[in-house]
Amino acid sequence: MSPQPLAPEFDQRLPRYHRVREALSAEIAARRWKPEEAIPSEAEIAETHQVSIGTVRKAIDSLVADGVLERFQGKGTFVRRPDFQSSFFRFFRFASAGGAARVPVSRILKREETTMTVVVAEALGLKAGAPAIRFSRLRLIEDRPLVLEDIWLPHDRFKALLTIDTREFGDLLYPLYEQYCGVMVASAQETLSAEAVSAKNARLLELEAGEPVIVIERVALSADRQPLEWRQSRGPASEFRYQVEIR
Amino acid sequence: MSPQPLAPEFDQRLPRYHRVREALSAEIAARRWKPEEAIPSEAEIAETHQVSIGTVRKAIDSLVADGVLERFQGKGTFVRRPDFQSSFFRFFRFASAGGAARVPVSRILKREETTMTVVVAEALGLKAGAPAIRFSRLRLIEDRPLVLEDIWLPHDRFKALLTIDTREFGDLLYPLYEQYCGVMVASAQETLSAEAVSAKNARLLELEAGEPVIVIERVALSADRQPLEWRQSRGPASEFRYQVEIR
DNA sequence: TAGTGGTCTAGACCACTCC
DNA sequence: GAGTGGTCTAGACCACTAA
Repeated sequence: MSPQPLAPEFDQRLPRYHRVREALSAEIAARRWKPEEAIPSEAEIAETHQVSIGTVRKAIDSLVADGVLERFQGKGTFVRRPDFQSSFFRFFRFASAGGAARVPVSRILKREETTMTVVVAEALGLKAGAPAIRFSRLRLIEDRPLVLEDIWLPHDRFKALLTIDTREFGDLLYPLYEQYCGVMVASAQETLSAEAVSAKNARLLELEAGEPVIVIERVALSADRQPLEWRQSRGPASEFRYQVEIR
Repeated sequence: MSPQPLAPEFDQRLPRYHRVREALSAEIAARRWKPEEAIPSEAEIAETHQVSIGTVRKAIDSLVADGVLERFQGKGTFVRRPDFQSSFFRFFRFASAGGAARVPVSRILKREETTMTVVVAEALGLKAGAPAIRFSRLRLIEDRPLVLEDIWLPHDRFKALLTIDTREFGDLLYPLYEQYCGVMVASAQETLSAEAVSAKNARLLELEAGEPVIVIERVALSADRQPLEWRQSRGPASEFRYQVEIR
C-alpha cells in the first residue's frame, strides 16, 4: 500500500508520536485501511511523516494498547476488526453441552418506524422525536431464550434496513449495518445493571415474574466515536457472570 | 534510595526489559519500596541492571500500564497504593444529597472462628476445612444499608484480628490487615452476578423478599498474587451500575 | 541549578514470515 | 533472501520540580 497523505495540521504543541497516532487513527476511521488489512510498514510511515522509527513505534504502541491495531512479527501491523461476539460471551455463560461458544440464533420479533424517546435521543446525541427505527429481538441458545433486545437506530442512516425482510436478517446485525448502510461499529460503551423482570419480558424470556434479570445498555460507536445504535439487552441473571480485575 | 541488589537469575531467554520488570516487581512485593515511596531514578536503575535507559523505561512503562507504578515528571516514579474505595464506588452509585463520595460506615455483625468451605478454600488455594476467620459486615451510607459482606480469611495469617474489639475496627479493613497482619492487598479479582435476595439478607438490607441483588465475589491478592481474602458482597440492584468499554 | 521523567533520534542486531 | 516487527543502545534536548 502506498504512503498515506501528509499528516493534517494537528496541534503543533502535541508530541510527534501523538500527531502520528492521530494521523493513523484518521486513516482508519476514513476506511483508507480496512479491517484485516495491513497498514504500511513502520519504516514507510516514518518516512511519510518525517519522524524516526522509534516515534512511529510509540504511536502504534498506543493504538495497539487501545485495541485499534494488531501487530504480528514478520508479517506486519493490521487494523483490528472488533469482535462483539466476545462482548456477548463475556457477560453470559452457557451451560451448553459441548462447551463451545456458538453464535446465538436471533429472532426479530418486531420492526417499527417510530420517533426517538428522550433517553435514546440523548444517548445518540439527537433530538427527542427524531425519526427512528426500532427492533425487538430475541436471541436463543439451543432453543432456550437468553437475551431480549430493544434496538434503536437513527432513521436516516439506517433506512436501508427497512427494505429487507426481517426473516432474512441472519443472526448478527453489525454485518448488516456494514453491508446495507456502510456503517461500521468500532467500539461500544456498555452499562450493566439489574432489575426484577417485568411480566411481559418474563413471558418472552420464559422466566417467572419478578426473577432478576441483567440489563445491559449499549451505545455502539463508529471509529471516530459517533454514536450509531442504542440497545438495551435483558437476560436471566442466573446465566450472567462478569469478571473484572481491580488494581 | 540506594540501588537494589543485582537482579536474581530470571530466565535468560526473556528480553531484558522483561527481566528488569520482574526485578522491580519483586522489590515492590518484598516491600523494599513501599507505597507512596519513590523508586530509584531511571538512570540509577539502568546502571544497576547494566542496561540502557530506554530498556528501563520500557520496563517501567509496563508497570505503569498495570497500575503498579506512577510517574511524575520532574519528581520521580512512585509505588502506587491501590485504592479499593474506587472499586466500591465504581459499582455502586449513591443518590447521596451532596454528591460527594464518602466512605460508607461499616458495622461488623459477626466475627467467628470456623473452617473453610470447599468454595472458599479453592478460591484461596487452601484445603477445605482449614482454619478460618469469618466476618459478616454491613456497610451503610447515611444510615441506609447498602452492602452486606461475607468475608473469609486464613486463620494463621490473620489471627491478630481476633485480638481487637470489632467495635474498634473502623470503616476499612485493608488498613487493618496492613497494620496488624503485615499483609498488603495489591489487586483483586472480582466476579459480578445477580440473584433474588434471600429472606435473611432482605431483612438485613431492608429490602422486600425476592428483590434483585448484585453479588460481587472478590479474591484479594498480594503484590505477588497470593490470594489473601475471599469476600462476597451483596447490594440492592437498584443502586448498582457498572460501565465497560468494549472494543 | 541539579535532578527527574518525557520526547526523539539513528542506528544495530535479532526473530519471524513468506517467497 | 527480502521484508516485517521486536529488542536494545547511547546519546540529545526539553519540561517540570524542588532546593
